[in-house]
Amino acid sequence: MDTLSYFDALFEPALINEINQFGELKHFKEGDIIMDYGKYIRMMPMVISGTLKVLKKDETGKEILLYYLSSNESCSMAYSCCLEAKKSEVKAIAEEDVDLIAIPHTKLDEWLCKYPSWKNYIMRSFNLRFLELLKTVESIAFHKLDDRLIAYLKEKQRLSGSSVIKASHYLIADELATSRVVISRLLKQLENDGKIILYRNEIKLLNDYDYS
Amino acid sequence: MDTLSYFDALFEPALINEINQFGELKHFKEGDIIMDYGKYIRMMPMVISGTLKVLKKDETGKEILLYYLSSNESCSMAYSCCLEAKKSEVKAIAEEDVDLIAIPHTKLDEWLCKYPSWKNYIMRSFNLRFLELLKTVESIAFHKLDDRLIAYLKEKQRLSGSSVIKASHYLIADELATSRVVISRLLKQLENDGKIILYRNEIKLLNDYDYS
DNA sequence: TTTTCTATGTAATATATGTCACCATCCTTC
DNA sequence: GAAGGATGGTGACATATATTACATAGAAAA
Repeated sequence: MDTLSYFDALFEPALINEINQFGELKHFKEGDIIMDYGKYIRMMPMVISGTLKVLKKDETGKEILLYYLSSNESCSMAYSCCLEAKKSEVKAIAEEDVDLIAIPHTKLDEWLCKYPSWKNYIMRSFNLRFLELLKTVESIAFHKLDDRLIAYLKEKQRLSGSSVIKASHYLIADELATSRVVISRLLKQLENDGKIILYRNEIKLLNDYDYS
Repeated sequence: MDTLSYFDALFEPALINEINQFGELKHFKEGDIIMDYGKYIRMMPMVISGTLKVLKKDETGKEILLYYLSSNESCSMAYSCCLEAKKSEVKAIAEEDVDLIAIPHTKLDEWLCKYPSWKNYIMRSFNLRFLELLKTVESIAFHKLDDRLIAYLKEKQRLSGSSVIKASHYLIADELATSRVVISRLLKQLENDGKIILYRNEIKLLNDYDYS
């Protein structure tokens, strides 16, 4: 399977064979719901291409973006749920078209001991997810909305590779767990400050505000 | 080792022997710093008795409480750091006197394959830590300070087993990442509402506000 | 007791964010 | 082109939280 070439460097051939054999290749279109609140988790996704976003909601239905998963990343949170057949606390949506391999939880477990490279991969994945969650906590707890908004736009730029971000103010407000009016106001402020240019459903980041 | 009796039900005798042999029993007094920002992590703590709290700080030094670890819990976030000899992103402080067993990372790894019960324990621990972090995100992102304060007080009550909480307003403000004045104001409001009674360095939760 | 330090109470004020109302614009569909 | 839906702009106002300043009270130290 060509899409797996990245893993060649990571895993031994025998493991790659097993991944090909037991992993289920799945395709999702932009906007598809890959995992939803309350659903049982029976597999761990390894993203081959594209990007998906992971969200959490409160009782009232308000949602907040936790983090993105893109190529060659896995959601180990899903893994840790498999063992006890837990229901999902989060929702995953395809940010753009996504190819992923779903590894059944029985194999997850088996490979952990059979292939040291798998164990390392899983452990690094756990670590990355923790760090992402910590970054999210830091962002919400310590930063004002305008900073969070800039960070959000830059993250989108990084993931898409384009300085033109396609998103409505509604979408942004949802993912930052605030309201559209607030986001429109802050975006207009950023435009007045010369940091961005606003179009309908699009935001262009200006060059002098690249990553520092 | 008597303190380990809880683990008898969880682990096979051979593993308990290894824990006794290779784990290092450590004692910390209330307020001791168990892990600090930027220090290298080489072991995973298993808490035998007492409670420790895990904090994260921002650039300016402001801190926020992430979660507590108490008896029979482990910090798998530490584990996931061991593999790559990462520096800590968090700080851990003994909330009350703490006994813990420090498991060296070489053994962590070895036991994962050798003892299925260890693997299950570790995976459940990963899952619990994720859920705690999600709870923290939810609390900060979706709840007003007064709700977070009540939740904080109830968590302290649960951990200590006492409805009298020993804490200064300064401490609470730090752990909720706000200022003392704000906490004093909200606490006074809660007292006026008949939910708590305030004393110097102590807060008494009233019965009719037990867990619902 | 007097002094000093820590903890707490509270008013006044500033700022950030949330909410509501309403309008204008663009896009799609009929 | 008309109608309706989605998107975005903006003023007015409400509320939550942060900040500053100062007063008081209790505890500890001298």
